[in-house]
Amino acid sequence: MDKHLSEEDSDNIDWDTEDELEIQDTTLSSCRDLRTNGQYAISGDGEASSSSVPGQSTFIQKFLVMGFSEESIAKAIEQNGENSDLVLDALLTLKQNFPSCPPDIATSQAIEDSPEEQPSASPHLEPCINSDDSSSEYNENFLDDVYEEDSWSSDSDYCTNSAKQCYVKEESSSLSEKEQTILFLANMGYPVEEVSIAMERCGPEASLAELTDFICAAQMARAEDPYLPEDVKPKLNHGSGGYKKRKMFNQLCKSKKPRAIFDEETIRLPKPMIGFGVPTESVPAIVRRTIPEQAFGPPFFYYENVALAPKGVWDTISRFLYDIEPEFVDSKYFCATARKRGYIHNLPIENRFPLLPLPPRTINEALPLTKKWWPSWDPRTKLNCLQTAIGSARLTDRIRKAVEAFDGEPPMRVQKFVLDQCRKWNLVWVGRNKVAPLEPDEFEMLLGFPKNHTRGGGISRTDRYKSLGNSFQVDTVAYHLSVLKDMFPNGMNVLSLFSGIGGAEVALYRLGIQLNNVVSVEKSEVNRNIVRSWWEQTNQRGNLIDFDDVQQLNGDRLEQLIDSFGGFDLLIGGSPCNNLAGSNRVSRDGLEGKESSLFYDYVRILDLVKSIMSRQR
DNA sequence: TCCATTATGATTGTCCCT
DNA sequence: AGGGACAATCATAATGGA
Repeated sequence: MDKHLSEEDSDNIDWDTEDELEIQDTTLSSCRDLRTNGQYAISGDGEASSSSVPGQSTFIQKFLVMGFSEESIAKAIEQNGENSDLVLDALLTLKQNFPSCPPDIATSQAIEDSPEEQPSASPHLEPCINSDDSSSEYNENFLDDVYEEDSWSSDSDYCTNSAKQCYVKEESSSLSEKEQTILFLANMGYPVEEVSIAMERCGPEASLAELTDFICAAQMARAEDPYLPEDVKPKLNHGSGGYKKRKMFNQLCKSKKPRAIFDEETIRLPKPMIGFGVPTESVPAIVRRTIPEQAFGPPFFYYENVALAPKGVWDTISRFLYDIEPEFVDSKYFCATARKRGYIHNLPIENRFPLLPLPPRTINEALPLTKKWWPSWDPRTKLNCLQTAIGSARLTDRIRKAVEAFDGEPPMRVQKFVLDQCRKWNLVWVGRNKVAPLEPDEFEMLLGFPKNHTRGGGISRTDRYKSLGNSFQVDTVAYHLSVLKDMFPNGMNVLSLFSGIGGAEVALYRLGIQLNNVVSVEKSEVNRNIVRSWWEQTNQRGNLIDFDDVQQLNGDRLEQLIDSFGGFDLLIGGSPCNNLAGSNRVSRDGLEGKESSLFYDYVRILDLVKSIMSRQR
């Protein structure tokens, strides 16, 4: 692993790696060890991969992350083999035992809580500080401090002795009936506070149906209350509305096949997709939002992924990130190319400002040479999303031949074929009857990167497209981050996960925010080289520390980093979209897919950073 | 081995009509 | 409500040549 470290800091941080390598041979014999292996172990296969936990560990890891005990997992695997669905069903059937619900309902609910829907009422699993043996002494002291106030961890089924070593997640069986009911309803999306109120008002014997009716009625009453401020009212017209929840529940209790019902539960995309506002459109209304107290910084955090993910994915992401409403923005409101993305962050949204100069916002302005050849029957003014692959020469040849066959305008049928392909592959007109895919430097320009940002230094043309296609649109992200400029006049310490080609760093730099310490995690070596090269070329005075694997950022390492420069001001990153993106024909497996499940590492690291920093304050 | 090239749909959502 | 047309989509894997 190559670690770049500036001279100043190299003495302050303990960069030993032996402790990580030792973990490999630990047996899966105890809760602590299992979790260490499954969730946090450094991969030992030598690849620069962020998800290269070998075979069984990966399989077990999925379920550990969900909070199941290792005994249950082992049992379920024994009975069902390594079949995710079967094992999950078995685990959930074992685990769930809701008192007010018939057994078949409880099971249905349980089965329904497939990974995609799984996160429970409190998805914020207490962070498990990596506790490989070489550092357990430190961790025990550390965690006692951090989780002093945590009353739940002491009697957890998962953690029997010194305990708070593991993710602490309560088994239903050890909860009171009341708590189980709350958990169940919270699982369905009802706010915990409202459930509590409903239980008080309806009495201890109330059925779930009564409770949901009460909550629903209360929500509708508040929604219609003209004296309540808008941001306090429940959004009944959204997917998360009480009415739909109640309907869902009632159907669930009757239905044999509840899956379809739960699949209806999705966050809806705004139209137009301008999030909480963009500089170029008139602001829809006064946007105000409330962020849960838990979500407040420090640090600020900013998470990004594709907006058009499979159903339920954003619900899950949001639940793991404090139920903050995602801000969905299409970058076509910032530049000449579309890029529909969701952002979950705890940044203020007032007084944002855009990067200057404002980038060209039409194809015409961005690519002036295409104007001469642009046929009148091609109405496009914006490009579609820049992806990781480009159209083939064969295709552009077919298009040339198709258009060439006619003197004036081709017939509608040909026009449609050509336009469909041009939209699909983002082709532009570069000559008479000639279309072509965009060049890498045009990708850079459209995405807000400096020219040649990804050029040279050993990167292939194919990889340039790939890295750029996976990147932020800088102007969009910078607009959201702009509120930080006044807050950090002396610069920031940034933890950048899945950095790619450094979209976050470039955005902050272009905002004129000084980068004091940047810890960057990126598995691709060429991408790390690009960021380091940019760092040096822009004469940064701060420190750039990079890692190749998120698994390396365990509690120890984060503690060291935070100690060495006093904490992070911003945690930013977009986790891999491979298994979420619509372009993926092969493995669009959702959030639990091979790459996209690294989202849970974002959550893990965010929780760790928050814990360590709250302890130090 | 690296790199360039190429072909490979399905899942969503929206809109419009009945 | 419901069906059908329409449109968009941070990709993967196989192949062949250098």
